Amino acid sequence: MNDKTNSTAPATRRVLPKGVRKEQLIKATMKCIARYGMSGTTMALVTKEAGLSLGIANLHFESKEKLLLETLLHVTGEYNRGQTKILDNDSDLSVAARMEAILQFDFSSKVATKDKVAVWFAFWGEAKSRPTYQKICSNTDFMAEDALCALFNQAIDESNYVDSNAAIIASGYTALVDGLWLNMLIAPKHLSRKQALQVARDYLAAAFPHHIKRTTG
Amino acid sequence: MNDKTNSTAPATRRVLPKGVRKEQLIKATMKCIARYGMSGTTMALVTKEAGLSLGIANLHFESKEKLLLETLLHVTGEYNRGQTKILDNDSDLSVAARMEAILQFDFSSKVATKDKVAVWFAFWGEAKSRPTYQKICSNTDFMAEDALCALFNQAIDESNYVDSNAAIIASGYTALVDGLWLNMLIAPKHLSRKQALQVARDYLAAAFPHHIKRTTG
DNA sequence: CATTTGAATGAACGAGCATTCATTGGTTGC
DNA sequence: GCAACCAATGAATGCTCGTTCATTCAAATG
Repeated sequence: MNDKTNSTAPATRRVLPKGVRKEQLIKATMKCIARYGMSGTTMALVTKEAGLSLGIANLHFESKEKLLLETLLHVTGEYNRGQTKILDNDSDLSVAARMEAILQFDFSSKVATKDKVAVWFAFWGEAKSRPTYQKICSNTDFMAEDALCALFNQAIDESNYVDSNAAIIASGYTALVDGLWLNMLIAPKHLSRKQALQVARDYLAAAFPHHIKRTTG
Repeated sequence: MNDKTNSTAPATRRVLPKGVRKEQLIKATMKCIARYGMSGTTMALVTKEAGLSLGIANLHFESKEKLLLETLLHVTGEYNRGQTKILDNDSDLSVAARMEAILQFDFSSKVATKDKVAVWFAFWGEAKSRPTYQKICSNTDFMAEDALCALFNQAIDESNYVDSNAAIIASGYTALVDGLWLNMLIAPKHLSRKQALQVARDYLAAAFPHHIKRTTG
């Protein structure tokens, strides 16, 4: 009655559309990377996590390499789409509202999940030596920073902030979010999602006091 | 005439003190992690990079696991010692001078080396799944943040900054430095050491305007 | 219901890797 | 100059893991 196949008996073999199987395997891969790390993630573990047979990953993806790549694209794509949706000029939100939405988004329970952040950093850790990963990771960051830069320039125009450099602030905000994610991942006891959000909000409040107010207390 | 053994003929076999060999191997491990990533780093590559025989790593370190651990400790230890030297109350630097020294240190060519930062993130990427790595990584960050917190509190006392929270600022600065390192590693073309330093300085200048001046231009 | 199709399976294979250890030879003390 | 010692070597070993593919079986077709 439940699709969540996982361990136990071989059950009855089901045939499902390719898209469903791929998603199943990508989800399992994320879980394995978060739990066992990049180098501890084996095909046997991934397929077991998905409740499927060993050979299936090579059937739907061509190789382990490709499965990992699509997993990275899944995570980065999700982030980019979410951010774009907030910053796209089609939405009728004010500049201030968009800033607040970005803050909420970056530290939401949908984006800043332990599993997803772990995947993020697992690939970043390997990026230096894998040109393909490096390109995807840097591109994601670059696009995010660029979109923020546009928003910040709007804010500067609106409120005549003096001596403000949108590019520098966007660079700082992007780095700050990455760093906060890292610290939440490594030491969740020491830095909660709420605290991280406060740090990030204070950063934007310092740069754009007319748009974002510091957390009080 | 040169100690830099590297590739080529077997040369003459030399007997060297344990400490020298260990350092040789740790240096080679860092280079391999930076070049081939954590999962691409093999004992064969490390020992070849060091210009030594395959078996030597297991002779001086007990296993690959231990070699990797000591490599991590080498990098984190170096950072901690450098930071402590600057912040230790024994030095007779002013609070402002210490802040400036920390900025210079965090983006110096000794600390923010590509190789070292790559090692840093390779381990961070695996930390989630390896309790030992996690403990070392989080401890390093925790100590660094704590020391900064003390310095920032001194600054707050000195200049009566209102509504300033040293812990939040320290948390933010630490995360910012981590994030900037990450972006320098992934996209050095996009973020230079100099630019990263500017972003970090602007962050401290916003929090402690009487101590640190923003970069002009 | 019989037949065809191709998704799904998992045993078997082989490449790559960490680790071992018998052998080599540089170094030290006599 | 001669042993005795032990750092250093690297071929050999055994294990882990990605990949293959003959076989199985659920679903679609007529």
